[in-house]
Amino acid sequence: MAWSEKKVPRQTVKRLPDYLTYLKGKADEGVINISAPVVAKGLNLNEVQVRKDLASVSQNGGKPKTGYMLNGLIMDIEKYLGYDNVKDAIVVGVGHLGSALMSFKGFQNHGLNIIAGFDTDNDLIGTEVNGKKIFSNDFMIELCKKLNIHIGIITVPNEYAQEVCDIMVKAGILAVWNFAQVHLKVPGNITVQNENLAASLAILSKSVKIDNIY
Amino acid sequence: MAWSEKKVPRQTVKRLPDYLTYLKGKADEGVINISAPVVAKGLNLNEVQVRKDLASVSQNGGKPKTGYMLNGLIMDIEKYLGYDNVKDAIVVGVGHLGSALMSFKGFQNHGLNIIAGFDTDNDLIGTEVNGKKIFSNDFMIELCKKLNIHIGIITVPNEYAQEVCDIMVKAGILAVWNFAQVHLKVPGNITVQNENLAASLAILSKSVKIDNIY
DNA sequence: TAGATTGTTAATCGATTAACAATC
DNA sequence: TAGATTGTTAATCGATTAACAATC
Repeated sequence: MAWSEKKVPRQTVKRLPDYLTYLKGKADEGVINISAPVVAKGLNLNEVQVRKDLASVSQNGGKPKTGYMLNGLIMDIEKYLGYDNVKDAIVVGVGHLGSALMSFKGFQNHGLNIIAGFDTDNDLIGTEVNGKKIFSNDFMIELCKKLNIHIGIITVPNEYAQEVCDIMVKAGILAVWNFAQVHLKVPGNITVQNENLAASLAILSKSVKIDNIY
Repeated sequence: MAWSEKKVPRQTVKRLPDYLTYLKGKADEGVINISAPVVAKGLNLNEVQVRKDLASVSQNGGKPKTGYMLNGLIMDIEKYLGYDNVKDAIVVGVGHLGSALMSFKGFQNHGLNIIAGFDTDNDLIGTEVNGKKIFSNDFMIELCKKLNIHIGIITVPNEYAQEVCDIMVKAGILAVWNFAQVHLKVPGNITVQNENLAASLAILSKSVKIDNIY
């Protein structure tokens, strides 16, 4: 095998974008080499954890005493996360949240390019958000197949989420980023990433309660 | 001790909103009793996990053969999560995401009431979003103290997040919901809940890559 | 009673942290 | 060489899942 990717734990994948942000900041400061202990301190993480995380994606590894070559490490992480290979995506449901996502500049740097929005509202269809056209849902399958789009973002009200998801599957979407409060049923080959704001809110709200009582 | 709350694991807290949504749906269908195995099947979870989760927040427990009283269970979860006791919050940074959050109807049912927005943009100050006034950041400390607000939501660009957070701390905020890609430094008694979209995106993007190659 | 479901104790799993030998 | 840092193996921790006795 020419190049075998090590098995990278899910939790590590989640931390990689943070490393990337931190490391890029350091690169801007002109730093050349960086060690796991320094990164750990900067991000408030355990040193061994950082060492393992970086080792799991770094192609050349680090050198004792000096650490990693900063630029190489940044490239390795970007490559691992696929940021070098920006993927097209669509947003379905152009309400407040949907148009916020369509307007967000940061996604390009994270390998995601939202190219269009979809909605059922005739007042929205034909308009643009952040220079991106809004189409009727009826056009979803045709457009996704033509442009080979495999990422779908769901920002419709909960009650329409499953129905939209079903259309996405028919359109050839492989990964669904779901902002609705619904457990989507999908075929086995499709990935669903739920953005569970209610779960975050539960923890947040809980922490205030505890802090207030004790 | 009159009423001692069992220790509830963090992961359980995260699932509670899902249970609540599911159970309320069942209540609307007129169901009276519900068992852990049924909930597990409905939400695609492990049966034992559901039983433990429910046991950890239910005051009266369930009965073998019949399960839990649906209404009692719903009330127990709502009470545990503090949904019966809606807390006021502010949003700082009224861009696309900030105004999306201010416009979102669902938060009220999750114990959160956003009462105002803050921004530094003079064009925004004095206007309203979803009937909620936008104030200058300069007014944050005064308003939070006067109205006893302890939850702050940060939706400003990354480079301003720490500075906004510092003001929140001075204003008496105890829990920060942070949508910026920044590790906020806060005193020990303050909770920060990071909404890490980049982390979700990393996992999502990874899944597409894998699905495409193999 | 028989059977489904509860609550709990034990086993497994994955991730984090600690310990340590190898090395620049 | 001495010391910092790497990569890896072992120990710990928390959460999930399995096993099982109690009970309606």
